[in-house]
Amino acid sequence: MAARGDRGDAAAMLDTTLPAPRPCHPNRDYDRVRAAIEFVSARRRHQPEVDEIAAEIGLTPTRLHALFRRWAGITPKAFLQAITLDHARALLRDSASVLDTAYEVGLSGPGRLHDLFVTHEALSPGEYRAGGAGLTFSYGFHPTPFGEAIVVVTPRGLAGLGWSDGAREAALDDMRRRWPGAQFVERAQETAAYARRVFDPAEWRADRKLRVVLIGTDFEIRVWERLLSIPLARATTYSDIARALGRPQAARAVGAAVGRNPISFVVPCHRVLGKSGALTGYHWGLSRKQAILGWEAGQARA
DNA sequence: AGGGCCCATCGCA
DNA sequence: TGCGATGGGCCCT
Repeated sequence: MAARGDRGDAAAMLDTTLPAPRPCHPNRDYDRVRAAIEFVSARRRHQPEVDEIAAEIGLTPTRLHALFRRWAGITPKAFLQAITLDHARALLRDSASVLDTAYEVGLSGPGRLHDLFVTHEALSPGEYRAGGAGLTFSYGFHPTPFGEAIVVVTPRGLAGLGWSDGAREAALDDMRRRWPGAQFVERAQETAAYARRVFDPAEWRADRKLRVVLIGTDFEIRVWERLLSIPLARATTYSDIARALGRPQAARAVGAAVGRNPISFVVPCHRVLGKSGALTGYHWGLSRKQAILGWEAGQARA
């Protein structure tokens, strides 16, 4: 599957065609953050100063500061530091045992403190065909801190989440392809609660778990369950997941399974890095992976 | 067939 | 040392 690259300027062009902006601009904040990330990534050698970045994206340093405090809860400097290779390596060091400990404790154990609490059920492709096909899936498009997203829910819980970036039809088609035979009905009122629940840390509560439905092959389900055991602001590697599953050689297959995860963000595929700490790939664009990791660094501090 | 990988090597500074 | 590039092996769909 072709990774969809970053399309900052496409999004910016679309922006100009949108109707009157609303008082709150979650997407505009994200676009600016992403522009900052891209600027920094493009000159990794040089490691630009905060002033330079502000100039590049057309803000004063003060407003850049305010933007990051509002959006991620931390200063621009802390944010930028949180997305460097050095930091990723430190993150992996600190998180070395998450897969072994957190998973045994259980998906709802103390390891999930301060994180999105999830309860899940799993369906194999066969089970889905037997009982799931013919279901009606509700979907809606909602703003998130990382751009507009499509949210797909079934009566049993959240089944899909992906970023649409203004290309709503493509996002919907992507979901339809995953569950052929299902009916899709737009019901944004129904999906809005999920979107709010997922992206507002104030709503992450152990006593009101988010119900999700994982539909995939045995191997995929096992990978996704492991992902759910990685706490906020922690990370692991493809090879560590393979090892934890008892298939030490299957790192590449793990990568493919991670990439097929239908519930982005909730099943935290962004918390999987290459063994070297490099970010490697992300279906929704590498800079979005960085943005999420930096944002999570801010949430973890709160 | 072909991946959101990993490891070993090699050739550069 | 620390990179970037390359080749071969690996395992799931």
